[in-house]
Amino acid sequence: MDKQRTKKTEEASAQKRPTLKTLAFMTGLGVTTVSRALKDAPEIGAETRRRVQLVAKQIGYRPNRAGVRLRTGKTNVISLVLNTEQEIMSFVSDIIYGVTEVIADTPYHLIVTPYSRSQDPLDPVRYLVETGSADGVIISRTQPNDPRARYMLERGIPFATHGRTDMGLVHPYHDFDNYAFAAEAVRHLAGMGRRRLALVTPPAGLSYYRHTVDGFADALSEVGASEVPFNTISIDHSIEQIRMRTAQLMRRDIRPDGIISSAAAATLAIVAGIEDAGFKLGRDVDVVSKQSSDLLHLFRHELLVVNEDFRLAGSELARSVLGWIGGTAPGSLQSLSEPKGVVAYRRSGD
Amino acid sequence: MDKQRTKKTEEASAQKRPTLKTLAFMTGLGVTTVSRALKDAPEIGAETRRRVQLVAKQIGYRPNRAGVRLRTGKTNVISLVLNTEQEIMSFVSDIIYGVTEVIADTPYHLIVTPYSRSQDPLDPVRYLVETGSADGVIISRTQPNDPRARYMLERGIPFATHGRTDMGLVHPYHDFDNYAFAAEAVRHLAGMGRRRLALVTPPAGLSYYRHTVDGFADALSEVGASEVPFNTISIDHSIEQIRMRTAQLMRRDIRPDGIISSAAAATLAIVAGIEDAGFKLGRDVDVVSKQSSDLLHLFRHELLVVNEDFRLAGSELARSVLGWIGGTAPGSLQSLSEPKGVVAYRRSGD
DNA sequence: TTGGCAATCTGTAACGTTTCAGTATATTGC
DNA sequence: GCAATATACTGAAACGTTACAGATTGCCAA
Repeated sequence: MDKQRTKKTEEASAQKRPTLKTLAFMTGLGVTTVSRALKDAPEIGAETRRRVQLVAKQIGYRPNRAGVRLRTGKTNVISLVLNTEQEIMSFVSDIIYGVTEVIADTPYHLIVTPYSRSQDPLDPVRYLVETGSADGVIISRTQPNDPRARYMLERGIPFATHGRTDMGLVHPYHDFDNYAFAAEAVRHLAGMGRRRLALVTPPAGLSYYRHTVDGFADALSEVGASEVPFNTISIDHSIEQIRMRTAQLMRRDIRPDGIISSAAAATLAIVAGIEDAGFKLGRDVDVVSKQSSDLLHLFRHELLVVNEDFRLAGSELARSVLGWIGGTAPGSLQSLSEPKGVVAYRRSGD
Repeated sequence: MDKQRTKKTEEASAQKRPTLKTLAFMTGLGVTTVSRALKDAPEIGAETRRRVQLVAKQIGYRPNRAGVRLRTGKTNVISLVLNTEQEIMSFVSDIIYGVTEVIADTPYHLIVTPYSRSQDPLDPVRYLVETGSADGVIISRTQPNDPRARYMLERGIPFATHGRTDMGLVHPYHDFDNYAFAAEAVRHLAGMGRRRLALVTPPAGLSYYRHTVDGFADALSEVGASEVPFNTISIDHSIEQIRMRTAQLMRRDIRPDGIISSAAAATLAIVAGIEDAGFKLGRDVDVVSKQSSDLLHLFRHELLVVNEDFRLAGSELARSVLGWIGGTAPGSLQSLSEPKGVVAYRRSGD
């Protein structure tokens, strides 16, 4: 093809990337010494260390990842495992940015490992572990009894989950307090005089389904309101399904006067359903929704929102995984993000 | 830590990953032969080849990435370079899924390389090339005269751009025909009797800014409509800025009766601005907007949309990069996606 | 003087792969 | 019957790194 490499003598203006050998030649030292000097090993003289590091910086030395990986097994890779069909859209972009933010000044790269609805969620994790493709893994859509977490714990590979598990096993996680979200939402609606509340839940198998449902139920009985069940509809369902089901529900005799939604996209469908049935948001029914980017108030200014920060989640998850890799006890790498309260927007004209 | 590796005899139930050496031992062949047999080299006997491949499959052999990478320089990595602040949200998730879809049954991994507003966009690309961290690169936010494309072309590293360049250099790209989008939008609005049209453009420096503006201008004169300039506002501006500017524009004597928006998020702001000024969408003004996920019609059913498929873009870009890596001529790896026309939604009750 | 020891530095091997330069055996041509 | 050649295989070297097991030097105590 186009290999016009100028193959002059070794030390002449070779365009190749510098290696330890290059540094060794330039400093007149052995490669071992150079290797150690660069990582501040104790048996290297102070001056030598400085000299090597100076030269390394000057010529822009960067360790060859393949060399390190082959020799040590360290990949310097964090893998984010994602479901390519069911993740919340903004989740993907925000969590990626959160992760990259944290690993930016580390040698780590982020690889995205996908899996589809039809696959066993354990597949990508098994692949990563078996091929030793990552030093750490981040998974989402965590389940109370999560085979992936159990598997990685068994294999001893550092990981963090977005969402908690409930298996009596300790591992790093970051979670949003969905119990608090649902409870606050109920209280807020009750405070507005709403009495018959409905909940559009997270997907039934996931951990935060329980948290959300529990927060909803507990607060319901606390404020003495009643539930209008949405049945099996969750935010994983299609826009059309949620919309139709909402309209159906609104046309009943006993219809909800308050709805709580666990995701912004579902909320769009809910509002559409409400209006399909001929009711008006803010008058006939109020809706509290989680959102991860600040768009719902543009959609309908009557919407009440609770913000969940996925970028923060990404950062926390990355920090946790790096921490575990670095030797920190996994039990101390858990964090829970509290909702900042229900936010109502005011229209310019109001 | 927990290294309870059972270090029995070589051939006994060693838990380590199989390597070529393992295969060589099991088949009684040399590692060279095994290596060649696995890649269908011509100088290997047919039966030997089959035997080796069978055993390899049986014990689940997978080549060690570090070994291959160190020896050959091949990373089996595609890098997607993203701006962590200015990409369209759904773009990130969709394009990633599109890419992963294509590389799923290849040995390739996808790494996400971020850069921020404050950095030179060339930085991450330079890093990737200098450290040899990827076999191929995908970039977005392409400019007519794009230093990144020029740089990678000089260095001979395969890449593909989302959006075309205009430097007289040939390289793979995938682009949405934004000229056609803007032109069709204008024609559609003109067909509805709209005469004073405004355009919320893409960011001024990017390639598709020109395409969009040109399509808009050409169609304007074609249908004999006039432009109400939005000035420097682009979809990169904040929701609030776009909203205020729209309201401002709508309050003028000569206000637009049709607006074209290059992104869904901007459209939300535009509609808010329209309503801030006391006008009604669909009556006083019509809006045609690009969208990449099917949500705008839930927002306001009067909105007119043109769909852009970012997952397709991701797939096409991945295919292009892989093609180039595989030796296909870069000039034949270019694709342009045509808009499917302006879509109006019908409300159930209409 | 000698032995011991700390402080620095070094060569070799190994990680798993592919490539280069062979070697051994069978087959062909004449 | 012998060289030439094709077929099928092999060992050694190399990619860049780190770990192991020394080597060299100077200094100090005995």
